[in-house]
Amino acid sequence: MSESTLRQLDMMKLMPRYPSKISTTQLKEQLEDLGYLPTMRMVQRDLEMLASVLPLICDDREKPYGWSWHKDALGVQPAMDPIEALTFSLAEQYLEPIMPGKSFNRIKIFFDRANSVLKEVKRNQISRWRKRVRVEPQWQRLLPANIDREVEAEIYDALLRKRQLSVTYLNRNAKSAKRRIVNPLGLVLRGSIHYLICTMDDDVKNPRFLPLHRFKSAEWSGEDAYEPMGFSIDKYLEENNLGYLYSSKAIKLDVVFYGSAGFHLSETPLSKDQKIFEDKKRGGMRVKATLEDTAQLRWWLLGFSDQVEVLGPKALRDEFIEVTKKMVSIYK
Amino acid sequence: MSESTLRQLDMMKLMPRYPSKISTTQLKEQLEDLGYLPTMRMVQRDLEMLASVLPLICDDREKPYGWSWHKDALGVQPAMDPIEALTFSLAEQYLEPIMPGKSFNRIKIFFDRANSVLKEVKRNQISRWRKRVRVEPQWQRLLPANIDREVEAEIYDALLRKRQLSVTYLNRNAKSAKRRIVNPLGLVLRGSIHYLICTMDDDVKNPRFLPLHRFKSAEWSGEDAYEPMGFSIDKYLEENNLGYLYSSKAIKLDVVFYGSAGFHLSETPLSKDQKIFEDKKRGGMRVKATLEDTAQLRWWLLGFSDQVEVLGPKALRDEFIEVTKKMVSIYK
DNA sequence: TTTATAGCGTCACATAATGTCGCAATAAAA
DNA sequence: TTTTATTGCGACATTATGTGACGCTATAAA
Repeated sequence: MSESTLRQLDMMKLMPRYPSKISTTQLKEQLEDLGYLPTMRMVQRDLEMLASVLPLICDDREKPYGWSWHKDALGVQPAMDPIEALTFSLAEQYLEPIMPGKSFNRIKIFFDRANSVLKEVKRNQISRWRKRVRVEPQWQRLLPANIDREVEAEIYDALLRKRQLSVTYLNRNAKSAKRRIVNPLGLVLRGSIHYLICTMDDDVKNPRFLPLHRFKSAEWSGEDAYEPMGFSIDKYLEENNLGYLYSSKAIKLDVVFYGSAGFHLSETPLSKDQKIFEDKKRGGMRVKATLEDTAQLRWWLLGFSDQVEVLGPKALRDEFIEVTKKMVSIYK
Repeated sequence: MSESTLRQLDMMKLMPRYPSKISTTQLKEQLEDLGYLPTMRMVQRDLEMLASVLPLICDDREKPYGWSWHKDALGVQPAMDPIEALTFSLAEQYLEPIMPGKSFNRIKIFFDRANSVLKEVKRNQISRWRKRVRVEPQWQRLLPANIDREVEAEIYDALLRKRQLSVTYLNRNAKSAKRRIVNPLGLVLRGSIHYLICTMDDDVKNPRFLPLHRFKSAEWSGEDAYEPMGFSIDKYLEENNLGYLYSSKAIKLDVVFYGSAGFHLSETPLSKDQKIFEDKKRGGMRVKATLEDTAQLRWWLLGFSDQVEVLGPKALRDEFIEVTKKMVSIYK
């Protein structure tokens, strides 16, 4: 079957998105790997043709030319039906408040396509939909920190390739950024803050965690990253209270909800083994479940304030007794 | 330029994803709208050709045949570089715990592509990345309720087109689902629970909210949806305590954080006008900000337990005084 | 049953894709 | 700087293949 069409499809797949680019020669070689036998002239002709109908960029400032998809291009995709588009639009609403801005921008184009599909549906239908659907974020919204996109990419890349970085880092309370050598070890994303776990040139034994938005520049130092023997990110998170896991041992939670507070648990349970029954003695809804011992759990339980009582495990109950006492004392 | 290639590209764009489908004749008509003059035979030949290189499905159980992209097909997209793929992989980690399962599945394929790109990078690099990056969910994770995918699609569609639905709904505590007529008015997504706001045949004046996963079937009744005069979803949410907004009036929050609890606010502020300063009298970090009066705010503040004191507004302080007293009394 | 529609095989024809060559422009090497 | 290699691009003869027309068959609709 028509070899030209086939070859052009493969060219579309091989082409990266701006700012990456691929030269005519590279393209020819890669096509040869795929079993084609194109001449340079053919490749040039194909590119020209594709560029006339697709958003392709040709960097002709120097030869060989560098070809790429436009930065917002999505290629050729299946037609999206309104329901699918709505789902995307929802996902966007979920993701937007919690994902750091710069990263979110990178995948925003996929949601933009959904939105453009929705625009084509009768306009009043869509405005109707927007008026009628609400996504309720569950967490207090905080304004995102400003992370430099290039720096972020460089750090991701360094982490992926185990590269040492030469960075300029703005210390807390410092006026100007300072040049440092860092060995990236891990990345933790807590809500809108991203922390890089790394060792620095002044102390390569003890890793620290630094917010990504404090890095003002980053580039490969040319060296491989140094790594302390037996480093484990989970262990580090636990030791530094960075993660939300209190202990790796699961706990058997036992609580009573008063009023209608915990009712939704019957529909979206805490765990697979969750059990619910009426606690007549206490006049509430008793819930038992086995789950991880995390900070989120405490946060979640505290949020119910006087509508929940922790019965077990004992350690957690003691914790709550202690904490509530302290809370009252604050307001005296 | 080669009309055939061009036409085939447009065909790819016109083709929907399974389970939608498009007939050869429809395709011919739509191509004509785009300015082509293809014969039926041409369209058939093109489809055959495309199907030989792309994941296209042909439903040939009846004529005219119904063509569609495979349900997991992504079309032809720009090559993804590892950084982009990593961003997608992160977005997936963010979205997965909070988005209801069935909806999430629909956009999962986009993330799958990212993952397959990552697989092609040297395997140890990726396992390295996975070992080194953690996304910490901020909310207690609940198991998602099981929503029927077809029912969900039908309800979305009804909401979009203002259609009345004939449904079978499983009442709380009921054994078997009951047939009802509902007029969809709105949708609220609270974490892993989706509520349909609607009026039912027995009372078309007072809307109720029903969890989506309780609907066992749904189909268009043939009628348009009835809507109470002057219905507003925000007003309804407020009146029924379904939304998290307590009052539409913004409040001037004034709190003190003790210890290091609120430090991250200096980097990811609560609002644009947020002010932070040391409160020497109280020995903590004082934060003032103007923000919406929501349930999340309370939940968030309660989570800090004894590490935060609410100073203002007075109403909120009183609320906290009251609540902490009750909490203590529970554990006596 | 009839009638209309869609799918598919075949073939001649003309269009469009291909290989080759030469020249100009630029980048890399000497 | 000059020389050499590489890349881009126009032109043209040569095929290859995409195209329209026709007819037959299978299935759906009347």
